[in-house]
Amino acid sequence: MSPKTASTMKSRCLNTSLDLNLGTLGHMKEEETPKREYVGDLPHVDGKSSVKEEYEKAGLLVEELHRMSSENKRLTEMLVHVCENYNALQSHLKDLVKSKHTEQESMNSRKRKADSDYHGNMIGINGNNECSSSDEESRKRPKEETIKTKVKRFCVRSSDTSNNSLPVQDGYQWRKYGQKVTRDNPSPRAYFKCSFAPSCPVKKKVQRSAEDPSFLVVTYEGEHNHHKNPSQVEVSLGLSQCENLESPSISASMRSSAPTTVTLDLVQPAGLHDGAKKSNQEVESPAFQQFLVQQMASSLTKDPNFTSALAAAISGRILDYTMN
DNA sequence: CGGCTTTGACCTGCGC
DNA sequence: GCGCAGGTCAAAGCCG
Repeated sequence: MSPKTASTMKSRCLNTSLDLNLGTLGHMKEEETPKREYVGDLPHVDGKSSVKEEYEKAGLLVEELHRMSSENKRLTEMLVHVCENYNALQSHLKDLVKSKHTEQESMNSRKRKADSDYHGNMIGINGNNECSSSDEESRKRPKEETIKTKVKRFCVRSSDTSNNSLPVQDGYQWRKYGQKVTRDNPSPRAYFKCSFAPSCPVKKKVQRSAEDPSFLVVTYEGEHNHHKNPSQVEVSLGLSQCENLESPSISASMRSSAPTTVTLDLVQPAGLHDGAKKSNQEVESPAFQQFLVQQMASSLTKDPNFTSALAAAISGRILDYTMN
């Protein structure tokens, strides 16, 4: 998480805590606290209180105000801590779901024969060498050809669901070489090869999501061995995108949230082996961070477990406070 | 005329 | 061995 996100998150938590304090503690201040604190300590007000007594009363009130402020601060810090823990748990859960999906996909995927240049480079999504080629094929291939390549999947929101050409502008030039209707999806899957450089082994598959036709599922395989068209270095798709289709929460939340244009560099320059790192940098763009913050805040406010836990924590604190 | 898209045929791996 | 499904090929057509 970037510092900006953390600070935004913290500020949101602070806002929430302030609201809570205004509601809860303000209520307590009026009804409970004065009774407990002042009974016995304060002189009886019979209409003839001296100025000195009034000063003492004011001093007690100031002291009480300070106590309330410090308690407010403690609650705020506690809430920030709860927010951080919740966020950490959520990201951990996301990672678990993601790894589970990846594992399942690698189990289900059937590696087909492809052209020899490309086939020797197949790996799994996580960059693990999951090439499932047969032993015969392994024997045919020289060992030096078993170079890892990247397989990346993206979810792209397309505003035009009627367009069957499945256009995804990413700065490279693609030649369509096939189209197939797959079993699990009524929408046809289009197959593209990079035509910018004749020897470029990169392939791309584009298919509309079966769940939501407004989303395009783009799968990139391989890495470009050339630079992209300079005139298209930064291509804003005019679409909302989210990386990593294996994260259903993000995809779903993207659907539910207001349209947000996020520019992602979907491709890696030639010879770059830190493609994932670059993608992470893109994901950590301010727009994407803002989206994440919104999702976190939304998750926090909508999650009944979180709200109940927070209420329990605060009520426990209040009980401790009233008992002391 | 060259480049691109379309589309049916073909190839290949996997499951039964 | 056969059928199925995903992936690829290549001829035909389209377009600038």
